[in-house]
Amino acid sequence: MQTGFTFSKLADHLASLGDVTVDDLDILAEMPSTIAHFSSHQAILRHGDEGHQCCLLLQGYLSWQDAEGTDGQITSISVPGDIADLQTLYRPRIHGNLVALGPAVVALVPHRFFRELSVRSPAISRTLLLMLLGDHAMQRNWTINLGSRDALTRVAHLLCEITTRLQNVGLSKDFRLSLPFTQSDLAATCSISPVHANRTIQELRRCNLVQWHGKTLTISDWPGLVRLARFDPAYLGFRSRDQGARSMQLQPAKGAVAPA
Amino acid sequence: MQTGFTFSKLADHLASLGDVTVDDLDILAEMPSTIAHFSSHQAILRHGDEGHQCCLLLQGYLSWQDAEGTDGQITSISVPGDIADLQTLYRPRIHGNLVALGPAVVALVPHRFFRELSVRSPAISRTLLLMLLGDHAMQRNWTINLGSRDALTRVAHLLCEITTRLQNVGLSKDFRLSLPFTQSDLAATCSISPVHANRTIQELRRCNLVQWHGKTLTISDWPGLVRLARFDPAYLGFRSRDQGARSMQLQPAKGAVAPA
DNA sequence: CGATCTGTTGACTGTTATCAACTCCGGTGG
DNA sequence: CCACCGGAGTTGATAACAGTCAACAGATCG
Repeated sequence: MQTGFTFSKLADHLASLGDVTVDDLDILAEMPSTIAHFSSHQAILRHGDEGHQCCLLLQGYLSWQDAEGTDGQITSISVPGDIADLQTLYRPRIHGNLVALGPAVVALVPHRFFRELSVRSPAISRTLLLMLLGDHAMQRNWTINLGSRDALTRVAHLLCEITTRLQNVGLSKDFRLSLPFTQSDLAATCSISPVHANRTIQELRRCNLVQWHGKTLTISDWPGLVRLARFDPAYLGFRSRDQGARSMQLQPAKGAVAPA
Repeated sequence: MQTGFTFSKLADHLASLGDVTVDDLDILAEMPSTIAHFSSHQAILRHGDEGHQCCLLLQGYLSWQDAEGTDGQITSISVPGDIADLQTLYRPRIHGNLVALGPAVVALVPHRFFRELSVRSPAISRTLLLMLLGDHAMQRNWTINLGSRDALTRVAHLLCEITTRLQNVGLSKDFRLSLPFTQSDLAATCSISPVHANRTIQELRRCNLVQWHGKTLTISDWPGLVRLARFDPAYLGFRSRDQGARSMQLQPAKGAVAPA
């Protein structure tokens, strides 16, 4: 939960998944990286590329999109502290396109660094594996989402998941988060048409669950949203220290949500 | 591609993913295991359990089902040679139910054996990691399926994937495979209603793509099915030696598909 | 030989996609 | 400063795909 240094979100993420010591985190401070900025909808990796470095997301959001079609299905979303293409360490061939959702800041880290971690810090190495498994669990959960829930519930579930993951790295503590997605991005994620995405968001607003103006989302009624989405954060695999029962059950102060 | 011994399907699967030597496979022959038989729709693992062993599937099919609801969404299917709950090595808590689809034979292998592999055979250990990543890739592909394809294409894609995976472990070389699923199982996998699953299968039959009588599926027109499903096996990560261009392009002998 | 599960069919309903038009907004250039 | 433009959001009408309900046929099994 320390702040300040460039990779603090990654440190938070790792700490939420496994046991990492201060010595382990010191190694991260030496991590060689190139910082890169991307603008909205800009591609970072393309289908067919071969990866030799990993994309650690520092700010913003990234998405994996299906290769085929013009406005391809979004299969997963990364938040700060995530390593979007960790699997390229073992399967370097890229399937689909890695695209920025809104402006994003990324640290590119050579594969070599992560390979050396297995001797320098087995704990981090093992926690990175847990990160991969976490990605898998999210993917499985999204299968359930697309398969068995309607549009309203899908959108609600996505918002719940993103909020929880942001809180896990110390963002959005007050249920107010930066969401630079277009409604079409949301539609591509939830597998609905852009028109229906719009109507769905309106319904969430009508139920006084969320406010979404411009690029800022405010969750007015977290317990209500969780109930609607039947959201259970267990699958994320986070330890319950900071994002668990305490803050999860707390409703944001009603005074803070005066209508615009 | 050797035959006969109990774990030959696992050996085939591993060999299709990474480099394993004869010495590595010898270690598998010493693998401690308990053989267990399950009948159709019987649960092998239940939501909330803690796993201390892995389920290596020897014969039949297994499925992971969503916990909630009566006839829960199926999120993944295992074929012989798969280790259905490999992730419990690192995340022992079970999410969802592991259920047999049709009669199944399973070898239960203690976690300890796999942990010791990291010293006894780094090659197998590494290949097991590739197996996990393969599961992840399949899950992502299924997200695309549910998200962007209609019922007919979904079913076709599922049949293509299962066929390819079976062929990868030396089963179904003649595009004839044992499919002890009920139509409701298929529906739960493809996220459609049982009634619609029935109509979809009928359409596949009407197009002369498949025959499915009793518990045997015969693919009459593999190229046609692949085209309809827009199926590209690249995501499975199998090497192209045996199941690649050669047999994949081959159409089964037309003489073998006389109508019943 | 009845009980039950699976497969099949028809009629009706409902969620969501598609099409089209329009508004609103930020940026750009005259 | 204003006109223009393109992208994003919004709305209504219509159509398509799939869900639900209900009934029945066929298989399987005790």
